[in-house]
Amino acid sequence: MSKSTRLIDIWMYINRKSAFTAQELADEFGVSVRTIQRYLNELSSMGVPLYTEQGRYGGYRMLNNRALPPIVFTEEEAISIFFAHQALHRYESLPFDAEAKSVSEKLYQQLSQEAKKKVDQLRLHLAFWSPTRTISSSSLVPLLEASMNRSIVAMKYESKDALKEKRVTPIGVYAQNGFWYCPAYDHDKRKILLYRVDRAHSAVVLERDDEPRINLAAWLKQEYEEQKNHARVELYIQLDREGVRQCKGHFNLSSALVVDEKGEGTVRMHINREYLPDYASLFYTWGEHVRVVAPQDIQDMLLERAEKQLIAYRAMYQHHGEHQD
DNA sequence: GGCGTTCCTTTGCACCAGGG
DNA sequence: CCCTGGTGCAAAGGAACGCC
Repeated sequence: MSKSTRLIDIWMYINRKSAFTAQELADEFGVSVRTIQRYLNELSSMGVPLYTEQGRYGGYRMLNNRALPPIVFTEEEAISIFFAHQALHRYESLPFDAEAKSVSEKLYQQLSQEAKKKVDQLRLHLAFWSPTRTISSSSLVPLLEASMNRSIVAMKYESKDALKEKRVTPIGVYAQNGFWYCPAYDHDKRKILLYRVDRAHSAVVLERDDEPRINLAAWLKQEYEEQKNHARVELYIQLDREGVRQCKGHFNLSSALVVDEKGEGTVRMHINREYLPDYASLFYTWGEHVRVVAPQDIQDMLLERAEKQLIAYRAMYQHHGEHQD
């Protein structure tokens, strides 16, 4: 058996073991303790997270974060993983925060000189864009875990007007537009509602939920079908700084708000046709801070409103013929 | 608490075998 | 003949344990 295959065998063996002595390995692989010691030295210098404890009950230990035995990626594969991973960096919160950064770094370091150049080039011309968010979602991990274990969660949720206590069974979490969403079965309302993870101020896992629940993939598909069937209109607005400030406070628009470096923003999203008048009313109060590019229906409503308002103001405040200063 | 014992790793050295 | 990989042995030292 070649040395390298033996090293990998040992690597896989100790990956399963987590704690062992050199003697044990020597017996297992039929070589001397001295030789095992050298193997382990080599593995260790290759980056296998080993440490030793001397003395009684001592021996070798694997650190918690076990490394996988070597996986060979082609350079193309490595680059694709690298970029897929880059896309995640836009999210302030990930269920696997700390590790996320070291992965890209490791991959990048392992690439050959040419591949690094290629990545650098691609970086300049290829991006997975999603709006950068600075909201961190501390409830992300508990909600994700609860959805995997099918547990009921008590969460303090910030809804439109108040902080409410909710009992829900999360069915999963997904990211969209830089936000984390969690569809969950609401035990009071007895149906699945969509929650924004960053609005869950706390999430405490309670008992197991024995009811069978729809899974995330099925739910997303169902939602998608439903949305398609609704009469939806594209909304496209531009905002100045003040408009951006207003928009940030809006429960729905803010999720699609994109702010540029000048502090000005745009929102592009699909809305339900039936809500057009509501949006028109809202934008009316924002005045010149919002410019509606589409749909035209809203533009018309705004004009109509403004004209009516102007007429009303004239009637009320224009003092025909009376003296003014 | 001090001390010796036991069980473990670490390190160094001498030696052997096979391949280029 | 040298290099590499493997073995055996011995000395040193850390840590836990038991005993006084």
